[in-house]
Amino acid sequence: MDVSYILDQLNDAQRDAVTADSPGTLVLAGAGSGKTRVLVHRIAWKIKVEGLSPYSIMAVTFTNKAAREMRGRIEELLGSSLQGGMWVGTFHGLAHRLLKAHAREAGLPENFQILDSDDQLRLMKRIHRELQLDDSRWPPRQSCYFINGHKDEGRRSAHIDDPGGDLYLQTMLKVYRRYEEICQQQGVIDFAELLLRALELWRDNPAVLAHYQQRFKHVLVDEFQDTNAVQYAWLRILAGNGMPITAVGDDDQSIYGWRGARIENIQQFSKDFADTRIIRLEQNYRSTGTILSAANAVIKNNSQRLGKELWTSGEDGEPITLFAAFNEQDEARFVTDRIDELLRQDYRRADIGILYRSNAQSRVLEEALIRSGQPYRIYGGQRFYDRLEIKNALAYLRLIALRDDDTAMERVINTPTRGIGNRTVEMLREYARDHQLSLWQSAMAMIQNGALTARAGNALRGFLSLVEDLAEQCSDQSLDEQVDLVIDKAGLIAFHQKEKGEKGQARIENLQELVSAARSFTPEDPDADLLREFLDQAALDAGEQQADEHEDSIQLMTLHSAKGLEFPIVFMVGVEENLFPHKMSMDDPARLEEERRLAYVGITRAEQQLFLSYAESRRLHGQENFNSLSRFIREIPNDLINEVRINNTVTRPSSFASGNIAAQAAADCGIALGQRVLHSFFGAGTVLSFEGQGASARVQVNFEDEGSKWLVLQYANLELL
DNA sequence: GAGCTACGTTTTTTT
DNA sequence: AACGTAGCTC
Repeated sequence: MDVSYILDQLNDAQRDAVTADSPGTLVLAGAGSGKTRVLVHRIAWKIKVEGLSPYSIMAVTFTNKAAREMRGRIEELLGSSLQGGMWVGTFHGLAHRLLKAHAREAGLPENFQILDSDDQLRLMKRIHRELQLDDSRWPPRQSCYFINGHKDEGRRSAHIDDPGGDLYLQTMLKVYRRYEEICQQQGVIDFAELLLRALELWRDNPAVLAHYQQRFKHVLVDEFQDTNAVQYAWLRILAGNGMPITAVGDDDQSIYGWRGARIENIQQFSKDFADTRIIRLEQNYRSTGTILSAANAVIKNNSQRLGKELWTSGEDGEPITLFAAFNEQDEARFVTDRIDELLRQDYRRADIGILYRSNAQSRVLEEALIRSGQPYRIYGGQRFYDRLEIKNALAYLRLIALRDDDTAMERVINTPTRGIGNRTVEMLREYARDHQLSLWQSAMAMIQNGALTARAGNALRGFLSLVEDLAEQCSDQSLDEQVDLVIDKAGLIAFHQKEKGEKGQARIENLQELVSAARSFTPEDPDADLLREFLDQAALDAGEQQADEHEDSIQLMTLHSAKGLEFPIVFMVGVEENLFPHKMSMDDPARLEEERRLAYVGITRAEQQLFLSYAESRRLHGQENFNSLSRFIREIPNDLINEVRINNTVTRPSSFASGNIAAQAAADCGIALGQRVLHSFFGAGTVLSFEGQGASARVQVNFEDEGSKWLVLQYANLELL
C-alpha cells in the first residue's frame, strides 16, 4: 500500500511527530509550524499504516470549529467519511456524550439538560434571592466565578475546607451548596460540571472506565496548553496506564488561564505519561522573517517558558507598520484607509483580519467599515444561541421536551407578557420550594387547589395549555416545523414585531434563522431524540455565524478567537497600556505574561503584513482615556517597525524608524503635522501624518471636502496655508 | 400587572 | 454607551 501521501511534503520534525511510536508523545508546536497538519497526518498514519480502526481513536480539541476542521481534514486525507466511529470533539462535547451514555452511573437523570452561562447566572440570581443576599454586596456573577473556579479545579462544595470566620467564604460555600442541590434536583449541569462529572464517572465506575480503556488505542489532544485540572485528570485516568497518547500544544499560546487552563500541565505531561518523547516544531511556514522576529522578541520577555524559537526560510518581508492615532475614530479610519489601499492591490477582503483585545472595540471599526462600504464578518461576540430571542424560543422547545425544566419555565412564563407577573411567579417558586416540585408541577397544583386569584389562575392556565398544545402539535412534525410552530404560536414573532426600531426586525430574522438551523440540523446519533440533540447542540455550540459565510469579507475578532487562524494581512488595533495589556491583568505578573502570550498569538497570525495601531485618546464606556503605547510593542526592536505618527514628537528614536525620515522629508518642504495645506485638486486640508522615505515619502492630508488621502509628497505640490 | 422613566452599574478574554 | 433594576403611574 502506498502511504507516501501521508509523509510527503512534511519536514523532518513533522514526519517525526507523525510517525513516533513512543507511548507518550508531546509535540511542542510553535505558531504556524503545521500543528493541525501533524495531528491529522498522525491520525491517518495510525489508521493506514498501524492499522488502527477509527473507532479506537479519540481526538480532543477545545473549540467546535477546531473539531470540525480536524474531522474534515482527516476525511479529506483518507478519502472517506469517518461517520460516527471516531471520537472527535471538544472536551465538553465528548464529556456530554459520555454522560448521556452512562447517565445513571453518573448520577444523572436520563434527560439531564445543559445549563449554559446565561442560565447559570439566572439560576444564581434566584439562589441569591432565596438566600436573601444583597446583590450589590454579593454579585451573583461572582458566585458563578467562585463555583466555576472550584469546579475547574475539581472541587465540590464538600471538598472546601471549613471557612471558619471568613464571611466571604462562608457565604460562597452556602451558595455553592444550594446551587449543587438545585442543579441535582432539576437535572441540569453547567459547563464545568460536564467535565467534572465525566471525570467522576470514570473514577467511580471501574467497569465503565475499563470499557473505554479497551476501546481506545490512541488519544490525541490538541491545544494541550489550554487544559484545566479536570481535563488533565480525565486524560490521565483514561490513558495513565499506558494507553498511547499524543498531546500537541504551545506553552507560548496559553491564553485561557482565566478559565482554569494550567500551563503547567504541559510540563507535567512527561512525568505522568511514561516514556514521553518530546518533539519540537519550530519551523514556521506562515509569517515573514520580520513578523517572526517581532514575535520572538516579545515572547522572550516571559519567564516561564519551555523555550522555543520560531524561524523561517522565507523572506524578511515588509516592516511592521505602527500608527499612532488621535483617538479610536482616527484609528478606525486608518484601518479602513489602508484596507482600501490593500484591496486596490491584489488582496481580497478575506485576506484581512482585524484583531482587538475586547469585544467593545469592534463597534467603532464596524461603523468605519460600513462607512467605507466594506463587507465584514465578526467572529465570536455574542453567540447565536445566546441571543435573547433565540434563548426564548429554545426555552419553549425545552419545555416541550421536559415540562420540569424550571430554567426554561422561568424564562418564558411571561414572555411574551401574558399577565403572569412577579407576584404569581413568586408564589409558584415558594410552592415549588415547599413541596419539592418543579415550577410546572406547582403551577398545576396551584390551579387545582385554587390558591390563585381568578385572574392569575386564568393567565397561568393559559400558559400551561399553550405549552401542552404546542407539544401536541409538534409531536408528528419535523424539527424545523416544530421550531416554526413554536415561534409563531407562542407569539414570539408578534412580540418582536411590536418592538420599536430595527432591533425587533433583526430578532425576527434571527428566529427565522433558527428555523433554518433546525432544517439543516443533522444529529450525531441518528437514533437519538432529534429535539433533544438539537437543544444540546445549541448549548454546546456557539452556532456558526451563518450570515454570508462565503461572501468575501473582512474578518473581525478578538485576539482570543483568532488563535488557530491566519491572515495575509493583520491589523492589531488598540495596542495601548490598560487595554492591552488589559488593566485587570496588569498587577499580577502571571496574568501579565498571559497578556504577552496573547500579543504573541496576535502577531503570529500575520503572514505578510502586520499593522499595529493605538489611540492617544480613547473613549471607552463613555469615558475618555489617555493611554500610552503598549509595553509589548515597545519590546519589538525599532528596526522592524515603520512608525507613522500624528505629531512631531517622535518618541522612538531609531536610525531606521522611517517616521523620522518622512517627517524630515516633509519638514524639508516646510510641512509639519497639523499644518493647513492647499491642494490644487482636493482643496484645503490638514496634515495628519507622514510615512515612507525618500522618493516614496508620503503625507496623509485630511481634506475638508474629500476626506483623508495619502499623497506622495514629491508630486503633491502642496501649498502652505 | 404592564410599561415607562430614572437611576446605577458595569466592561476581558469563552467551552 | 448599554444594560439591568427599582420605583412610579396607569
